[in-house]
Amino acid sequence: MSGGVEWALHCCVVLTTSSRPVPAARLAELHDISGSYLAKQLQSLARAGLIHSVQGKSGGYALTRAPQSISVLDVVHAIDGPGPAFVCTEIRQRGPLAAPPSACTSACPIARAMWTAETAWRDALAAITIADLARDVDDDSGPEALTTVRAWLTGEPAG
Amino acid sequence: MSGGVEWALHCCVVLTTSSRPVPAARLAELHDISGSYLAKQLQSLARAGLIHSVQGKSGGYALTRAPQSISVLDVVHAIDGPGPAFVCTEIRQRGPLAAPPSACTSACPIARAMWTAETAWRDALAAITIADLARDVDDDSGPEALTTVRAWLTGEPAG
DNA sequence: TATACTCGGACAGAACAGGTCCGAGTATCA
DNA sequence: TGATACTCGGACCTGTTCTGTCCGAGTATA
Repeated sequence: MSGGVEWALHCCVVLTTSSRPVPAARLAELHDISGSYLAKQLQSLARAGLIHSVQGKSGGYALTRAPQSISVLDVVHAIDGPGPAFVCTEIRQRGPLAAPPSACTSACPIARAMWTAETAWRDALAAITIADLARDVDDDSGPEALTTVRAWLTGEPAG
Repeated sequence: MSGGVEWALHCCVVLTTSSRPVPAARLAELHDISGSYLAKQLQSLARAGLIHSVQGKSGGYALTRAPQSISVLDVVHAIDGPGPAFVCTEIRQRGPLAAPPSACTSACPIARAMWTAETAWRDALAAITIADLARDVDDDSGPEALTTVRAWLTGEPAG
């Protein structure tokens, strides 16, 4: 799994605190990560429609939808792509004992097993929203944590 | 996910048909895949203890345990490694608003969410055994399919 | 004892994630 | 109204992992 997923999820959570656009550079400074590379992840989120970009002097990124309507799966798909991790190359139809196409109307048992597991994985991720994550942060670190982040993102003078 | 997982699973399934060791080259020919590269995957399976190698003239690979006691998860772990796909880099402890270590006694909510999903994925794979896959192949293609494979693996003269 | 066949690890090439850079575009402010 | 400074967007380069190949070590066979 791409490491950018972690960055993207953290950014989505902190973006819930601000209704105004936040520049990518500020998000990168908050997390002490590469701003140039984070920009690429945010572009992926924008292409997926999860966040929208505002250009110009006071531009940046902001969530497009309400946090409770953005699932973790949405973010993972935006970064890593929506395709399944396991790809069946139909090797049962190759070699000297190749199965005839007439016997391959359904996916082979191995692919079915892998896809069943991936479905369970996706279902679990789809059941968790960005709002859930923000609430969990509150439960863990107290409400002042995200409040401090909000203040820092929107208006701190200088560090 | 590594493409070698598909090869390894197919090999485990066909190995259930033969109690005698099968050379890697024959397994590769059966599936029409690279023998040199398949050898590497089989070595991973051997290191994990799922199959054992027999050297010498009539050597090859054979399953170590009964097919019903080898789960799909065992094979995936042997090929792709047992580590989790999502790795938390604890970026909450970095940057100007870094959370103090005292507030990080438990994993961050994002890591918890990802690991919950991975657990669901692993549970699904652990619930399926190589014996289940072999039975599914019988259900799909009829019992003669694996019987033919067994004959081809053990004793065909030349092709 | 010679042999032929097997596995095992060491050695290149390709694809992808990670990381960086500069140009296009827009709201701001004089 | 126009210059400016700040933003995003995509093109470019690098490092690591995955894919693929090769030859040598070891053993059952005849």
